[in-house]
Amino acid sequence: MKRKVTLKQIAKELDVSISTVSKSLKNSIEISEDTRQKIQAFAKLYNYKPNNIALSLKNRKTKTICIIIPEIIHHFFATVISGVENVANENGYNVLVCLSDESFDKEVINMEMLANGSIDGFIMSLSKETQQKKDFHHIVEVINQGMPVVMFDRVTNDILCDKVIIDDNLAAFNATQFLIDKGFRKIALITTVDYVSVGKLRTQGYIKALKNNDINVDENLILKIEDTENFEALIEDLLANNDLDAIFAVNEIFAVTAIKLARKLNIKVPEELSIVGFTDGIISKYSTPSISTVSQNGIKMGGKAAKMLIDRLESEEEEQLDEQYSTEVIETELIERESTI
Amino acid sequence: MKRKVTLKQIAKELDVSISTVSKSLKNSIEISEDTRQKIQAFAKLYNYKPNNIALSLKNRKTKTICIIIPEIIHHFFATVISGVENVANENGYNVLVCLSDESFDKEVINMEMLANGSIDGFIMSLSKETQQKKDFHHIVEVINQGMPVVMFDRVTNDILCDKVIIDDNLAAFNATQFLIDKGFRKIALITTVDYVSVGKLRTQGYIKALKNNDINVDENLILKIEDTENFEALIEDLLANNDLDAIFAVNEIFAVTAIKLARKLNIKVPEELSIVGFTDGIISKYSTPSISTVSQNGIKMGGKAAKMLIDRLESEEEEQLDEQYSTEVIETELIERESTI
DNA sequence: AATTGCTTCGAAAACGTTTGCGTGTTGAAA
DNA sequence: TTTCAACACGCAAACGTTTTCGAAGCAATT
Repeated sequence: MKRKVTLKQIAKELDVSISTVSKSLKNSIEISEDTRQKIQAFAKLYNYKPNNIALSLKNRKTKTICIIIPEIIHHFFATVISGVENVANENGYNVLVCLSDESFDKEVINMEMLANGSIDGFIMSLSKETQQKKDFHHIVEVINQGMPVVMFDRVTNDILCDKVIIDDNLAAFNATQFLIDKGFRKIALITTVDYVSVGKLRTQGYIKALKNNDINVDENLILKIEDTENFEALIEDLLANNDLDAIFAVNEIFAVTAIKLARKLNIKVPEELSIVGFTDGIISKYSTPSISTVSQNGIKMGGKAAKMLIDRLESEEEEQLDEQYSTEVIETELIERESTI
Repeated sequence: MKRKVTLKQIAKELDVSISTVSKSLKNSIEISEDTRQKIQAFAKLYNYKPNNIALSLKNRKTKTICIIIPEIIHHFFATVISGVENVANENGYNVLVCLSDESFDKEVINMEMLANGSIDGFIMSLSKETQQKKDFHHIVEVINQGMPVVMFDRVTNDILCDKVIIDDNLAAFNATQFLIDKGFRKIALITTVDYVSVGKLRTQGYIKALKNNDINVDENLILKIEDTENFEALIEDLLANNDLDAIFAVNEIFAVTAIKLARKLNIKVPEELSIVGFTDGIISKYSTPSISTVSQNGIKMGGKAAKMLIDRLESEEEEQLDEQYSTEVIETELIERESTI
């Protein structure tokens, strides 16, 4: 149970000063070859590693970034973390993960807890509640303190910062157009309530595609789901009461549930009903039939977000007048699988 | 872009000493009511928050724990993180997430990087490669430095530390017995290679159940999969060449793949073939048919692991002779769904 | 008037680093 | 013998806290 050895201990043991030890370990030419070697050998023997906390204090940077996400269980967010982790590690940064559980309060608490020097910057996707309240004071405060923030996926125009998103509108438009091109006219949409930014955008894309093709937008075919727990009955109604050609769902869960209920109602997928989902998660891949879906490439998003954050962190050192924020758009892709004919 | 305010700045501004400010903010009776109020008001105005890094340095503890997992994409590990995060936050701890990507080297690097005071303790599940190599020196070193480690799920007997596991053997036994009780005799096992600890244990449980019921253990019915990417052909062969009653798969992916291939071969699940999986993830839930499975309760595991780690961290302060390590077993549960008759 | 005790505050050390600068020692050049 | 580099090393400050201890000021007691 030997505690970690410090510079001071080495110095004492070898009867030199702390600075000599420090300089020796940094191979400073100020120190004679002899003592340098002696000290380095001793340090290696005792497996000396500089204390990171002390370094953080001295350098006023922690080499740690924090990612705040609403839910880790969602495959998409897990892939984003993975992407962040990759490029963070490549650049010598550690990643702190915080979960907001879709709660505004937890988001605020997390940010306030960490904005006191614990980390160098944030990567975040807004919680549902935050999007609903439109209260972003905690984020503004952090930014005003000079700590960079990069938002991804669920972002807001009310905050000026770097962002990385997909073109939800366009992706939804393309997915819907894809269905229209197959000759379908009666295309339902299963989406979220409007305050979820991405849900709203995807709804807009869907409507735009219909209008573009002179298809009447039937409000009865648009199902906006609020309660993410109990929505099966709603989808079942949608399926039972309309003779649909196809469905576009804004996430995997909605898509797979639609498939399940279609089977229950004896509607054959894809022969009688085509379905396109959103997010290329594990569900879409392993569902039967597997689901055609819009791939978001979470790894790329996470990687990009981390890169933007780190770039800003490292550039800040020289010139910090550079207040030009940018928004990166990650391209999406429609992956065709078995759920579309 | 006002940088964070420090004690020193407040002291200067109010023309008192740093200690006075510090004491005032801690409501020390040493300081007169007057100055206390004045200082507190000023601090509140400037939104003073003590710098966490400085505190960490002083207290020699960071209030941060690190969880190292092989893969975040696996739903099970994501739930474990969620569990860890919950109880860590409740106790004022932050959670650093590191991914080993099933690589020994990344595991070592991660641990070495963080063992220098950056964190207070580790929660980890071994990477595949580490289990194969049986090289645990990095973990031993960390423990010897006095930093507590809690292992979960993929553990090893070669290391003395707190652990939280499920009884893989028993869970597999029960799952197999469940199938036997339904009258099935020809039960196949789809498992991993033996060096994956949990795979091995589950295989043992399967065999034990068969023997217990005087069923001949047919090696042809035991499929040990090494390459986790391309294994479909193996399962297809297994299905095609044997007239199986049931399958027990040691994870979700194997189970859902078996279902897909059964459908391809026109074998009806569950009418002609029952399937039980392992891990109550999102796949089992949303597959069609949904999959009967052994639930591991990752949230509980994570929570328990975090609790054990924190308990040890906080007890260490008083008496540290308490070197009694324990192993907690989280109970599993067989969830019946549509894939079993 | 001297001692005591209380209140209120500040100095300084400590946590573990890094680094600019000062200083002592050596050897050689003048 | 004096002077001056060059070399090798140590001091001390700094990062931002907390906390122990000592001290100053003042009132009350002897």
